[in-house]
Amino acid sequence: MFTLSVGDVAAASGVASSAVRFYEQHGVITAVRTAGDQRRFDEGAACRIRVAKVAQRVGLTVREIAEIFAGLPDDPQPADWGQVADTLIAEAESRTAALKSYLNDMQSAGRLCEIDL
Amino acid sequence: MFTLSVGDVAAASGVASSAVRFYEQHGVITAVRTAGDQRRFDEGAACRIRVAKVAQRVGLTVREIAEIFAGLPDDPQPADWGQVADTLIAEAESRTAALKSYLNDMQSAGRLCEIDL
DNA sequence: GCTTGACTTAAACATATGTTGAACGCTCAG
DNA sequence: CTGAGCGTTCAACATATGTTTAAGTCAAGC
Repeated sequence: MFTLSVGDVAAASGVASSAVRFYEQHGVITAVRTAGDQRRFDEGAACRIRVAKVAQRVGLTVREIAEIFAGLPDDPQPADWGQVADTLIAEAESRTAALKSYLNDMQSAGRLCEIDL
Repeated sequence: MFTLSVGDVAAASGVASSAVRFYEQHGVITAVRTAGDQRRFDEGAACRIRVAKVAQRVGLTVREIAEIFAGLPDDPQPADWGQVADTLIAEAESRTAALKSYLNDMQSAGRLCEIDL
């Protein structure tokens, strides 16, 4: 059911209306249009935006997030969301692992940044 | 010893010369100047840039990275770098934990994004 | 000491992620 | 049915993260 206006989703997700339009333009959320050309979102939109904001904090771009969400079917089931969650977490952990690995290598090489042998 | 030119650091760190200047402007690395006003970096500069690139991937901004590096003394010892590494990893893990927590709450609430009760 | 390749700055350009403003249209409560 | 409060688009602005270009300077080997 697509019943929520831009302002409704903005209020529900804690971002500005302009950001809601931005996320729609970039495929993070989708909308239908009223006869008068206004956007109408379903309940999932605010949730997707909140997920997107947290995902951005771990280094994912809006494009990457939209691509991950693009895997969701029209009427996602809990299992579908579980898969999205797993993908997001795997990506975050992979990046953190790369950071740890790099820092660890750096230190175990006994060749730290500023140590000029 | 500040002996490396912009090009040297660019080659050693795998970024463009313009990026090396950018990172210096933003405090990720520091330089001294020759009599002819050219930048000279120490060996640590390339390493800092490589760390910065990996840290950017986990969502840290250049400003945040520069602030973390700002805690380093003039001649950092391994322990100083260990502290920087710990700070970076803690930040990455904190953000990943926030992501996991949000996704987990979402699912355990039985109220997934698209499930419109 | 000259030449050539690398360096300098400044500004413009490019992309990502939004916000703001102007000018105008839709909707819904009274 | 009307008007106040939303919504619409488009363009300009703002910040972050760089790259490119132009015009000019430096440095290092021959």
